[in-house]
Amino acid sequence: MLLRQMLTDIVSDAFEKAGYRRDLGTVTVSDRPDLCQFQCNGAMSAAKIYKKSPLAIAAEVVSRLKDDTRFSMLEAVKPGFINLNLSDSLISKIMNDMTGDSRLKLPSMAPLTIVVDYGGPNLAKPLHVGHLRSAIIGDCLKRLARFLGHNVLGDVHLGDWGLQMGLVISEVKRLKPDLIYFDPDFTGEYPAEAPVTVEELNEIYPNASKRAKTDEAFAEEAARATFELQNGRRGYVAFWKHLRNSSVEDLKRNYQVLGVDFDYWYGESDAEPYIPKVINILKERNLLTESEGAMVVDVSLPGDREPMPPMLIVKSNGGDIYGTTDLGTLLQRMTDWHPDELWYVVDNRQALHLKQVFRCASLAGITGENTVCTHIGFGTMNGKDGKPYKTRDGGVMRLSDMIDIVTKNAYERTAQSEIVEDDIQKAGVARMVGVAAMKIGDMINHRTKDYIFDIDRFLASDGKTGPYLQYTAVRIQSVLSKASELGFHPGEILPPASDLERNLMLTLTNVSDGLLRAYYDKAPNVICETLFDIAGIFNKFYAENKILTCPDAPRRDSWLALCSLTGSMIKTLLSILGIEVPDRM
RNA sequence: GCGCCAGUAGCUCAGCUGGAUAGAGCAACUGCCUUCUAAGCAGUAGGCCAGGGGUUCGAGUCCCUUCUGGCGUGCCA
Repeated sequence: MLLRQMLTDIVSDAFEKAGYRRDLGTVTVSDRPDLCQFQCNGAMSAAKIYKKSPLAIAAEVVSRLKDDTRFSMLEAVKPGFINLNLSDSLISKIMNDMTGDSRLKLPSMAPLTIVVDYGGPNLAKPLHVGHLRSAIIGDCLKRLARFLGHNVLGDVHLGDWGLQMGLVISEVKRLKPDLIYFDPDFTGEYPAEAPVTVEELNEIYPNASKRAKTDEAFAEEAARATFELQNGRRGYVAFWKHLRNSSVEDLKRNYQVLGVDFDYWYGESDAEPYIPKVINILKERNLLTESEGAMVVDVSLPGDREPMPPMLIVKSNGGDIYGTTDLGTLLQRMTDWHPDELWYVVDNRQALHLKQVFRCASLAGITGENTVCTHIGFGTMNGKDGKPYKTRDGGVMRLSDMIDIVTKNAYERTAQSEIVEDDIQKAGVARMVGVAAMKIGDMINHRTKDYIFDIDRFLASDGKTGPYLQYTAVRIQSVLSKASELGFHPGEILPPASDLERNLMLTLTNVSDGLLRAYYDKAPNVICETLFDIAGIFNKFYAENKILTCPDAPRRDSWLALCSLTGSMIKTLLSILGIEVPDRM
């Protein structure tokens, strides 16, 4: 059971016994650590309800708890705060209980099946820095939900079926018109070798996209190619399969460097077989109406405060649109996986679109009454001018380039290191440190907000950075292994002997609370903050106390146990963020 | 036009159901390595929480309004 929950129960009981509502007994971590460790503000709310002095109520509640030896201090103060401190023996008991519990004393939850949709790369478009957020936030939330015991399926949801495919086909057709893929009369086998490489593709798509903006005929051609591909034109489908295979291989390599993986590499194209079914369902339920030549579904609800435009299902040219594809994907997921929840880790700018999709799916009965569809939106990485980030030459930075920059930067540091001797290890450490710097640099920001991207922040290694956290963990490992060499071993954790030690312990007791908050808010930054709390207090403790030379053996062994607990917590939290800790750095 | 989101230290950001003196990191200045990793620690300085009203015992947090910025608003995804 969580400590804060336990305290809430105790204080709630006291409120009840004193004749007040028990929900007033919520205990929180104190925001005045100089005054107390925990506080309850319920007496002030109670004052309003029961028309009594808040201080009197607080005093009544406190008097019910007076004899409880778990508290070393208990008082009702000024307007009506109830302040509490835990006894040192309780604190150390909690520490000893936590030792060896890899689940950090988290309460067990009913396991849910959760589909997480994140990544969202496009075929033919190289990953750029804008793809970072969805990948690492989604990956983190997936790991967090798994840590809490849920059954989680990650699906990359490739953009492999839209207009961009038609654009690429048309552009390649323009460059190499003689390829047999474009010959409508060809009936033989298509080659096994791909006609273009990934590198070529990376040039082809941007060119095609640019051309379509100025060349109307080309744009029409691309739209037609898209339509024909979607309707199964043999040569286009064969060409597209090449595209998909080589592109996915390339994407997997990139995501692997980031330490991000997916259980399913499904894409929009995999929703294709479900689209006729979706349309049938919509027809059966009389939801489809004709509007300006297209077929739409009215998804507005009576209580809407914001305008809710109808959702487009079939374009006036008969083609599918992304909303249709999203419904097909939803049907596929419900059919195959029966999830309780679906999390869409997608840019905030798609908020309205996803709202429409979820509503339409609900109206159509594609999702069940209890199915939870959540848009986990995130903000844009902006440049210093407040606009979406661009490199100096006005282009977008490739994700792989950014990883290179960050890794090289870390390598400059490790290369000079005397602590890491081996060259291969140095490269490995540089990769771990670089990736950590990027991940923390991004996830420390609140998910929903736009943030100013500054490459220097991804290169820094002091202050609130990934390397700082890794370094703290490495220091702990180092102390523990030195101790072991000296024949010292972690012992029982004793009641704290100093304020610093007590603060470290109290910080550790609050970790699981932070994890739960991160889960409910789907907020990786809460995990980051929790980590910096632990690392900060540990580093202070470390600076003040020479552990290995401590003459008092039981105290020394208690400290070793505390170090070990702290280290495993840091590592656990980092692993939820998808960050590895090197042995040395 | 309508809607959504944001505006907190010089910079980048936290701030959990409204609570006590608004917190970090960076940058600046001062100290601390003759052995547990200085990618660290200690300290100084830095704020009318965009402006204005309101709600109440109490507001960065809730409501109204103005200003500024970003985004969205049916055939791209």
